[in-house]
Amino acid sequence: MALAPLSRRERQIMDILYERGKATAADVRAAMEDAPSYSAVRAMLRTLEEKGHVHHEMDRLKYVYLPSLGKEKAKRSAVKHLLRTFFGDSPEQIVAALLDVSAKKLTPEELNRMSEMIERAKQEGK
Amino acid sequence: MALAPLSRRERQIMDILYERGKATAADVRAAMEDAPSYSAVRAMLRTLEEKGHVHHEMDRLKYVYLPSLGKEKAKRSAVKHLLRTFFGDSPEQIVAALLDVSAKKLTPEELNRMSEMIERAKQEGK
DNA sequence: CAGCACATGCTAGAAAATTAACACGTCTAC
DNA sequence: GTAGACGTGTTAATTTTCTAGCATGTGCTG
Repeated sequence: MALAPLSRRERQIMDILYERGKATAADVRAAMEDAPSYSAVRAMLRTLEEKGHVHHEMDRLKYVYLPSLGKEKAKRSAVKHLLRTFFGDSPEQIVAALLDVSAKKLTPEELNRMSEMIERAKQEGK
Repeated sequence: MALAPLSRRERQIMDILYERGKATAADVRAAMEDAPSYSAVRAMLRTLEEKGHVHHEMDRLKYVYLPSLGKEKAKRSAVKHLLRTFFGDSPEQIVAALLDVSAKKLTPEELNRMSEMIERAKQEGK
């Protein structure tokens, strides 16, 4: 069923995998601030695989790991969680926070595209 | 400084505290799906306090716990993390996911307010 | 005041996560 | 073909997390 509760390191690794899409054990380790031993990373990837959170493909002799829950689902789930935990299920407030955090970096074009998305949602809702 | 890495239960508890603003050990326990013993919850709250993530106030004889990192900061940090992990730092994509997740529940008024926020950001950016 | 309902402080164990270390296999370049 | 670099599998040990249980203190009620 749903995602079993992940441990601290496991989450850290999953985040990296979602961010990159796929990675080898060495990649994962390199992406960690406070990386443990290479051996430890491999062991955790194997654990995650047993639990079904990731799976791996062969690239020559190497393993390349990737999240097994589709990124789309994971995204949606993460957004829902954020909504509930910090924003009282109010999408407006997330948008506000979003603009607050990254307004400076946004180009008018990006802002326009956002507006359009909202417009479209309005139309569809009618 | 970022937030020290929390364990599974600790995060669970922090999420509840952020969601409610404040809560007693019993409240926290009640809010957990897979609640452990009352005693366990108290112990974890004490640990969290030692680590500085929460603090408590007295309400008569009871302890009421609250997150010590301001909700605003925590929000921003959570949004940033979500952006980076799942959306390649693209706010547009979050908005898309947001609409996808909760478009049905949004009233035209809410959508309008979102548009306005974006408009305002556009003006300010100019 | 005796007893019950709750709350806290503390301690000790069990369970799970995290880590390192060793053994072996494959490829590549001398 | 043999040494070195790089991969993997597996195991065992340490550390952290998670949990329960008991001792104690306060307020309320009959």
